[in-house]
Amino acid sequence: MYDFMVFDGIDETNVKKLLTEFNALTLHFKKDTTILSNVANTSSFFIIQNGKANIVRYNFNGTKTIMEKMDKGDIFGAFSGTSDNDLYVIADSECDIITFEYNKLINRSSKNIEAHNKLIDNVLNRLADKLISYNERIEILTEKTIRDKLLKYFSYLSKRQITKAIIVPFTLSDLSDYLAVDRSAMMREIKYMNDDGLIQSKGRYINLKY
Amino acid sequence: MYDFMVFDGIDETNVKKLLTEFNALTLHFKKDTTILSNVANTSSFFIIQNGKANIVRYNFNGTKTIMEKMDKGDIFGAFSGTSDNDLYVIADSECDIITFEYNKLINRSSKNIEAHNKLIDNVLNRLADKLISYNERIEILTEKTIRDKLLKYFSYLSKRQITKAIIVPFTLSDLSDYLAVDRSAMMREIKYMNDDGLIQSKGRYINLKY
DNA sequence: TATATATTGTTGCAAAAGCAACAATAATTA
DNA sequence: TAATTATTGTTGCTTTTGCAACAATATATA
Repeated sequence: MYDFMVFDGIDETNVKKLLTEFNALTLHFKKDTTILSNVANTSSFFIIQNGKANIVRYNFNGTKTIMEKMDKGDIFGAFSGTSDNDLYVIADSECDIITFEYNKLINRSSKNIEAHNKLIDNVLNRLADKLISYNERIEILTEKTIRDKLLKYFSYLSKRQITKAIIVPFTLSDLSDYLAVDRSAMMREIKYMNDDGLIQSKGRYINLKY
Repeated sequence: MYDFMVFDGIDETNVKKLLTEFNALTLHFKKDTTILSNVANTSSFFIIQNGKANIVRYNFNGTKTIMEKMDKGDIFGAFSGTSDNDLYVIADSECDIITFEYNKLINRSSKNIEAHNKLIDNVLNRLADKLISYNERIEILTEKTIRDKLLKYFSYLSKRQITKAIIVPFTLSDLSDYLAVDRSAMMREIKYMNDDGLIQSKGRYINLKY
């Protein structure tokens, strides 16, 4: 039931006690519905209990950028936003979301001190993980050419999937979004990389030849 | 002495006790010297007590990218790195660095439970801040044109400095680095923006005309 | 299974950005 | 203060990328 990272090492009874103390709600969302608008101004903390969700930015010209793809166990809310742009969290599948006030987490007024401490440690670790993945994204985005962005992204994927026969975990359309480049230009570059013998690819299936 | 964010709300005696318990070291670095190489593989936690430092990536072609500029009170270490690239932390001025094993922070074996808890909460908040600024950078980097990147960056600066007469807090050369664009192309774009009446600028002094 | 929708693949052309090389200032340091 | 070094400013030329529009597959849905 609560078998994901933020609740690691806390038994179910204590998880329930904590959530009750925090006045936590569990909300259900259908695919493509808005879980949270104006991420920057929320004072709540959210945990994805089930399903997938994206943090999305809508640009003034009507296009959208996926800022982050999130899965079961991911957290978002009070700390993810900036005060400038409108960031939304949109369900990418049906999902269940646990939410409570961020303050409740920080203020150690709980009677389950042990469990509360453990929860905070877990959140700290999840935040550190998030930081690493943001850092990864920044490293990719600071590459100058589309080819270099692709190569760096592929190298991360390869490391994570522990193989040179990698599978892009989302559509190529979303990939161009993630790399912040034009899709057709990216497709062209992938073709050139095939021509140059750097990779051998068919759709999202990519073989690294180096 | 310890008047910065991670030690907020902890009195000096307790800070000292904690640091002793953690076997913390205070190290001194001269400008341009390496504070930490291979950021990804460290198990230590670092706090900048004085001075400035940059997280830097050296690209295979010899160029360098400043990943993050850090000041007094900033933290780095066990959570900042990725496992792919070589990230270094380089002193950008003389600086004093407090360091101890990240584990000591996480494992609540301390006798100063109150102080230790407070420290963890502070680290959590600093991490959340870092996350917001990473997010900000990602939002900037995902803009398509140099002009859009500049405008977004200026808008963040303007919000932070609470004025439309902003001052870029580092050299324009470093700015091009931060935006991951060619410096001369950026200078050209700044000129065009002046021509178009969007801004009125001289070097790092920029007046937003909108 | 037929139809609709989403995703992948392709191309010509225009615009943007990178590169290289150098001049002009500004800021350090001997 | 003179000399050195760093930063800002500029330009022609080339390459890369974006845009637009469309075809071909693949996937989802009635």
